[in-house]
Amino acid sequence: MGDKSARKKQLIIEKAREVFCKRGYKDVTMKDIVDACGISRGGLYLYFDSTRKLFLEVLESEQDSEDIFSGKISENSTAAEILVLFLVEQKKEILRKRNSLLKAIYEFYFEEKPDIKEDSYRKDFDSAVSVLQRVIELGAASGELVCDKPEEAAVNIMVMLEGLKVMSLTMGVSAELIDRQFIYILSTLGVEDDSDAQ
Amino acid sequence: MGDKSARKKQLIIEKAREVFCKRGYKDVTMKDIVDACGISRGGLYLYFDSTRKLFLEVLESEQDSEDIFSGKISENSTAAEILVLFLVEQKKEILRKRNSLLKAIYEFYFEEKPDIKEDSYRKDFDSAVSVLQRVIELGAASGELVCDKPEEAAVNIMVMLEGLKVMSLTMGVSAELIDRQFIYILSTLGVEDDSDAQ
Amino acid sequence: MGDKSARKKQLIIEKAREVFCKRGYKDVTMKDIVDACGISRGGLYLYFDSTRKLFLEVLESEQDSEDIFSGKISENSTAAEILVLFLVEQKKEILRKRNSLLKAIYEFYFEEKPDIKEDSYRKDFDSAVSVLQRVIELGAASGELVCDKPEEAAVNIMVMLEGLKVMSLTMGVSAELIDRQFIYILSTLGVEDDSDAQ
Amino acid sequence: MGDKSARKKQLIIEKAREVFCKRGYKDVTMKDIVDACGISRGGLYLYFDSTRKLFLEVLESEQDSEDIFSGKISENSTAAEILVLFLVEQKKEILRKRNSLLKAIYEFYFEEKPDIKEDSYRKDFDSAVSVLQRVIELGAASGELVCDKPEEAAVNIMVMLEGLKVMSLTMGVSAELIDRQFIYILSTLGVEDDSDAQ
DNA sequence: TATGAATGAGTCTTCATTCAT
DNA sequence: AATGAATGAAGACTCATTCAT
Repeated sequence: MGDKSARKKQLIIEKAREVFCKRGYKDVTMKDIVDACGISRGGLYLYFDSTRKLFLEVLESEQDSEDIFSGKISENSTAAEILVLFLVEQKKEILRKRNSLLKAIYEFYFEEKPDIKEDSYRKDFDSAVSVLQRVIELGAASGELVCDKPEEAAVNIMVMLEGLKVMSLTMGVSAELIDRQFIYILSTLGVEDDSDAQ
Repeated sequence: MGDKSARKKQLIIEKAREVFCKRGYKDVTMKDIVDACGISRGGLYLYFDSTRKLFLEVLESEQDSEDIFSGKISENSTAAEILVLFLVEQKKEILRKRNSLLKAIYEFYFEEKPDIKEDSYRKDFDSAVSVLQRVIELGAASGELVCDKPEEAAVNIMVMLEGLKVMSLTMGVSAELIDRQFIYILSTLGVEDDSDAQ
Repeated sequence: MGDKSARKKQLIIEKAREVFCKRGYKDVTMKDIVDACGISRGGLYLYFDSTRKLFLEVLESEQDSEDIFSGKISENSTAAEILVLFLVEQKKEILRKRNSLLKAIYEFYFEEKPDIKEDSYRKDFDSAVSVLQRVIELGAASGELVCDKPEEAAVNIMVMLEGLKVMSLTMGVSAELIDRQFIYILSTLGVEDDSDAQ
Repeated sequence: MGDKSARKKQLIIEKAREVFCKRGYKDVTMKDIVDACGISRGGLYLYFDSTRKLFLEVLESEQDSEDIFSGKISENSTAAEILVLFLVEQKKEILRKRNSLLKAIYEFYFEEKPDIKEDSYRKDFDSAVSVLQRVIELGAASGELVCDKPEEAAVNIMVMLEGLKVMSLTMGVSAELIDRQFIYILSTLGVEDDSDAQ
């Protein structure tokens, strides 16, 4: 039954994801999951014995399906183009209300022990920094943009994104605010904007 | 006995603050407060009928005691000096583990209705932006620093700080990371660092 | 201070009466009374140590102020006229929404021990029966009405009134229903109605 | 296990009925029910989430088991016989101490909103009136009894019964009082009593 | 595997009553 | 006399978790 079992587990994870999107992490009860899945209480416990375990798997399945730098990047995109594409993607993410795990993710990592947090949350952050750094370095090399501290610049972009994300949950952020910040950041890298970012 | 009563209310707020620092917002129960204060269940309800009301008062008493730009600024500080002082203060705040309401504040505002959030959380943010913008403008005027978009720059600093704050709760941030980010930000404003901040 | 004290007690009783009218007996708390009177909790206890004691005094003060057969009866009223006057008075009482202790009274006597109930509630009932019986006897003697069982008839009227009272609290009674019942009862006593009661 | 579940629900209703009989409606707590049933607090909530809901079901199960005009009425009973049978049944009901929901029912309907009360409590009343009216009409037609206002007479009987019921809870009523009232009422309908009711 | 009834600990909230002032 | 802060018991309700079937 490994197959059937795996499919059921997958179903639970998907339904649970919806619940976490809607209610965050801390308020979700086993009953919420059970109701969303249409299975029995006992049935759920066969697969997950806490909302925490379940959320971990939701996160994991999340990573599989998302790739930071989407496939839209063509072979001969310039560094600036790649940066803009990345930022546009992030903007969508930040503004997404429905279907966003953002609140749940923060609530979850606020709870976790430091060592675990640093392992998992930081990993994603660091790998994004690496890629950004490489893009900036390439851009600097080609003269497209100006930056003598590519690593700091990359970290700075990611920190700013974290800031915008959490602000979207606390005070709210407008699309315009995001645009202006992105343009500003790009300008510090010597990239002058001429388009209206989407 | 309005006096005695007020003092007791103050005591509860102080003890509650400690509880919120230690446990965040969402996990705190009336019992936690009661235990921390050493009073009876019913006694607490004489003063506050929910952890929410209590937390609101904790926040309020917080504002009274903190002033963003501390008294350390002398008459003839330069714009760059003021900026650095401000950032050093923020760094302390971000790194403070004990006695920090940060986690509680985020958990609280994640819950609140958008309109309330925008009213209260945003206000502090905006007023900090205003002050920063003014400082940057002054610095630019005096030639100390270079910036042709003072408002965006000010917002950017605050967004970055939000990012660092929330990162301190999720993946953790080191003093070094903060320093490097501060130095980077200052460098984009044409301020070259020669000191070891802190 | 006996005088001042007595006046305060009277004030409490009056305010409490309003509370009992509005909320019945069982739901009334000491706090309700305290709030209505504008005195302190401790203050109330100096005069009454339970809602029960208080209600007993409300009832007592009630009896003082009400006289079943109101002063409207003139010297030479006929028996039928007296009966009608009595019923009209009762009708007002039954239909009164504001300011009626009816619900509180029932809730109170439902609780009390049988011996107490029989002593106090029954007394009023019996004395009303006595008066009614006397009126009917007089009416029968003068040929105004026909009744060979005056006591049963008197009890019957009172039982019917109890029925209408409790029905006003459960299913509700209309003025019309009451009128029709009164006319019917009078007709069994040989009194034909020619007026519109009011 | 819908079957087992239904049986348990039935058990709770039965035990709850006993509790309501003993203590009325307003004083009954979920704990009382829990104790009477020998189940856990949470267990009770699986079936009923308030004493009100529970009481409604007790009432409902009550209606199933009771039929106002019991099966004792034979084909060729006379109207007067039917009336007497009905009244005897009511007398038993009024005098029953153990196992009577009377107090609970009054306390319950005193609380309910007018529209609900009129819907449910009044319905039973009205249907009883209808039947009585019909019986009286038949009796009048056959000359067994005398009545030119059958509807008023029917209502009057029901009102009187309400009166006796509520009196049984306040001042108490003796079997003798009931008998004498019944005989009186019958006499107003031209039915002369020759038996000792009971 | 899967069900869902059952448990009991834990939280919130209210209230009568007391007591120092 | 009078105040009102304080108490603690009691009731409502929820939830993670277990277990017989």
